[in-house]
Amino acid sequence: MSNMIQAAREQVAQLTQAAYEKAAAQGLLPEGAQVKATIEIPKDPTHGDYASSFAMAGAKALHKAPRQIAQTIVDNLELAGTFFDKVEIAGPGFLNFTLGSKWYGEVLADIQAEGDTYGAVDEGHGEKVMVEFVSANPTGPMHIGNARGGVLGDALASVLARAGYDVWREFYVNDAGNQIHKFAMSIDARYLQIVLGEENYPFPEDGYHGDDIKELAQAFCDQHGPDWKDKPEEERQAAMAQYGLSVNIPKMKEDLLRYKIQYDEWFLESGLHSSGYVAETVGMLADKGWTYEKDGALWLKTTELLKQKFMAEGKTQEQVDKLDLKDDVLRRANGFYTYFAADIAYHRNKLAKRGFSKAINIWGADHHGHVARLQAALDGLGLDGSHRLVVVLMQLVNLLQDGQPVRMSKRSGKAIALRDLLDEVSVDAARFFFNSRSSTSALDFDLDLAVRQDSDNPVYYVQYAHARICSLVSRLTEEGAQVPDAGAVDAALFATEEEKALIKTLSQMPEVIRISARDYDPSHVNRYLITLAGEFHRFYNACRIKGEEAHLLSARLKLADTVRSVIANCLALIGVTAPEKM
RNA sequence: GCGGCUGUAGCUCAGUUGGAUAGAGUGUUUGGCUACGAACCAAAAGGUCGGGGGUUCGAAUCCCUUCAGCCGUACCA
Repeated sequence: MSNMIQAAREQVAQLTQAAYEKAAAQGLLPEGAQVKATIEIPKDPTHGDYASSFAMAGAKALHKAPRQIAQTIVDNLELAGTFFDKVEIAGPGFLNFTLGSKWYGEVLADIQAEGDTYGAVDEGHGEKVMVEFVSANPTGPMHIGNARGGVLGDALASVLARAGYDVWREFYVNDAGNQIHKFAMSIDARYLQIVLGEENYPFPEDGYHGDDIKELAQAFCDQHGPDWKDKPEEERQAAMAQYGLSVNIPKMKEDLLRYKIQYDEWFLESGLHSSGYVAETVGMLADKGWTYEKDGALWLKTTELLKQKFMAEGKTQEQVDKLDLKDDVLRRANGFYTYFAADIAYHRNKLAKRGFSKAINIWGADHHGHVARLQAALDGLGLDGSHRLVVVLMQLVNLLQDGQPVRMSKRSGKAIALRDLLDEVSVDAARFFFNSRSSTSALDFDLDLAVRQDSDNPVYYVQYAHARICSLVSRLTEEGAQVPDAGAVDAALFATEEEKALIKTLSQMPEVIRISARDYDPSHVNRYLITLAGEFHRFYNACRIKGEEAHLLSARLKLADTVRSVIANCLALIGVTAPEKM
């Protein structure tokens, strides 16, 4: 595990501190000052590779002008044997450090040594976390929003694993509750329409109107005949629900598999009810005094729990009082538990029973109102939901056709199904596209554009770089060259700006993983890939490899091959293939 | 009302710990293959970082305020 950016940064801090202490010992600067300098990577390459703000940050404590401090530091710096070749003073007093060949050589050596695990960082310390994503209702086909959530969750899980977490992928199957009842009722109505004639049985206004419901009813009828019409409604609808789920759930698995998403577990909501776990969980809340009965229903004191939570998070009493808070029903007057109650039980199962240190959920942004309430409820159970339940809110996908937004809803059956999408667009293109923006940004999905599948899609830009290198390496290998061991490369030969920029970009991958994991945002990987591919193409156009002097050819070939491995590595993280030919 | 997300180039979006002259793709204009893959590269042009205040050596970034868009505020899931 290595991070050459952090290593360089730490060395800048050490060198600067050592220089300060040396100067202070000579009486050139006051002793004992604690200077909190930032160390940054300047945007402008003429400002060096790393810049320390030591002189500005220490101006007050050291009672001297920043540039004067900077000069004293530089006079006392010892660069021999370090990553750096030179230091310059610039602007208001920045110390600009320029990397030398030792650093560049070590980047390539590290990447070679780490192989497929390059980019690994230890943010997670082996912590066991669950990423629950998609969890689409099994009452109908998955739509384009699930396509985004699928990639987001899957790529996030991969990124977290690389960042040192022990990751579990889960799909929560909502196979119970009111929605399933509506599902059953809808199939049932279509079934009766088939058997009795459409005009003789009205379709319920709040049923699911999609064609998939009609297909399920027809299939049920084909298999079981018309006689079910005479059975009691309750029994018939139970059979319809079971049949519908038995068709839909495998279909979802199949679609997701085609989309290259595999789960460690498909967790059934119904099990929480049948095992009594929901009732038990609600009972625990009652025992702790967080519930009360009103109008025949059992309520959770959400208002009180939320106020406690918000105060603990630093909000003032005044701010909290302003909020429009409401209590929630856990058990309806009809005796059935609400979805909210089941959700509390499910998350208690994750955090308490199965021992995940964090439950990370990918939710559509339209569910954001639910986040704080669920966290508060888990707080009420003593599970510290405010910290252990992390919800990544994904802004919804705006579907555009002919530049016009298309409204998506399951009821109207107008949603674009995931499988239809994949019939039009490659899995690579879809996965790359849906991971190209932060989850906090709404994503426009233009159908006409997606179908075009041309080189406008950045995935081709990245894949092209990979294919180009594969071709280059095999071509040169045929001519007798071979990719050298990193130890055999003379990094001092990397003299052009393009080569240096490319190696610096290669060194960023661990940082990209660290930030992606920290922000729960795997789209950083996409942007990194585009940057890396761009740096490679620039290098390729500026620097010849074939025909160069043997040592230089060897060094550049190693550089190109290293880029290939890092591109393949990152593409694998987001579930996109790295083709050798296109 | 209250809450969440968003607002940066014509369009789509980045911007890490507050850092130096604001970044990329796309589009527009112009160049580059009789040498390793032109699905590529180079150059130009394009900006009141939604507006206003504050914090400080320094703000797209932090705080306050305000405007606009999307979403949510169920004994639905």
